Amino acid sequence: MELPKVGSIGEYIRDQRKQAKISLRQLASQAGVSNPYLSQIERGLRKPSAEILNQIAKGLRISSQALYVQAGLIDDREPDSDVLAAVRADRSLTERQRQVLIDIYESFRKENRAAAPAGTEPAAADARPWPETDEADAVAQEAATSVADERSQPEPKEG
Amino acid sequence: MELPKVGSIGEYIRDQRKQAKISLRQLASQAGVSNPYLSQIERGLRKPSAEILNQIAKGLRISSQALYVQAGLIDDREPDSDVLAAVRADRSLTERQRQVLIDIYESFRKENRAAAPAGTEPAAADARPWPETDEADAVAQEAATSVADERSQPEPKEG
DNA sequence: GCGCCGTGCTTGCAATTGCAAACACATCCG
DNA sequence: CGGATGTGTTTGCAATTGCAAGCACGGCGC
Repeated sequence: MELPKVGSIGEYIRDQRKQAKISLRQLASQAGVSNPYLSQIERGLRKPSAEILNQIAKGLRISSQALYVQAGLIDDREPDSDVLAAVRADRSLTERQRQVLIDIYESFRKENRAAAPAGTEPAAADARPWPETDEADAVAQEAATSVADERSQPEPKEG
Repeated sequence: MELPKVGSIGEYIRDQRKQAKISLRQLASQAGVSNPYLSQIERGLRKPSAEILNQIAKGLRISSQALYVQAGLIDDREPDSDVLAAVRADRSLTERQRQVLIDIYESFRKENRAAAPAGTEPAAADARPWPETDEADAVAQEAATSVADERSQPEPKEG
C-alpha cells in the first residue's frame, strides 16, 4: 500500500505542472530539485520527502497542504463535508454568497457520487485543468461573478 | 548544514510525548516506528520523512499540520481560513472542483473586503488571514480547528 | 547532410533513512 | 544478591533518497 499512493502524488504533480505550462526541468529548477529526480517522482518511481514536496509546492505556486493531502500525508479521517459547516460558520460571507457556495459544493458532490459510486476517489486526474468545461464549472464561474457583483445590497451581517 | 532545523521538531515531539505521559517506546509502537529511530528523531539526529512525521502525529493524537509547521514544512504562512482549510481537506472533490470553490470563495471575500471594510484593516494580507470581527474570528477559529483535527486536541501549543 | 538547443529518461553513486539487535542504567521483587 | 522489567541510547546494515553525468528523441537554423 505504499507505491500506489506515490503514483497519485506523481500524477498530481505532473498534472499541475502541465497546467502551469512549464517544463520538467523548469519546475525542477524553480523547486530546487534535480530534473531526473522530479521525473522519477512524477512517474511514481520515487517517494519524495516532505522537504522536496514542500519545494515542489513552492515551485508550482500551490499550497503545500494540497500536495500533502494528495500524498496521503494529511488524509486523516475527516475528509467529509466539514466544508458545509465551515461555509455556514463563515460570517464574512453574505447570505447569498453562502448559498451559492453551498449550492456549488453540493452539485460537485452529486456529480462525484454519480461518477464514483462507492469509496472510490475522484483522483483529480481529469486531464482537464482549469478552463470551464463541465456544466458545474460554467455555473460556478457565472454564479461567482454574478453574486459577487450583487454585494450592492449587503446583508445585515447578523440576524 | 545538515540538521539544524530538525532539532526543533525533535524537541517538539518529545515535549508532546512528555505531555501525553507516555514512554518513548510506547509512542514508537503507537506510531509504528522503531524505538531507536524515534529516539534519534527526538534528539535531532535524524530527519524523519513526511510519512514518519504523519505517523508520529497520529501516535501523539495531534494534527499532522502542527508537526509539519514545526518541521518548517509549512512555515510558509499559507492562508488557511476555515473554509479554505475545509475545502482543501475534502478528498471527495476533484482538484478542479477544489480550485473552483477556492477561487469563488476568495473572490467573495475580496469583494466583501472592498465593499465593507468592517474595521479598516491595513495590511492583513501577510500577517493573519483570519477575519476581523471578534465573533466571526472565534467562529472561524472553531470551524478551522474542528476541521483540522476532529479528534481531541489538548493544547495547540500557541506559537 | 551537420550541429545546437529543447524536451524527458536512465544510470551509477554518496548520503541518508529507518530498523533489528544489543547496550547502559535505573527500579522493583524474589 | 540475582533477575526480571522499565526507561532511553548506541551500533551496524539493508533500503532508499536525491543528485551529477550522460543518454535518446525531436525541432530549428545553416
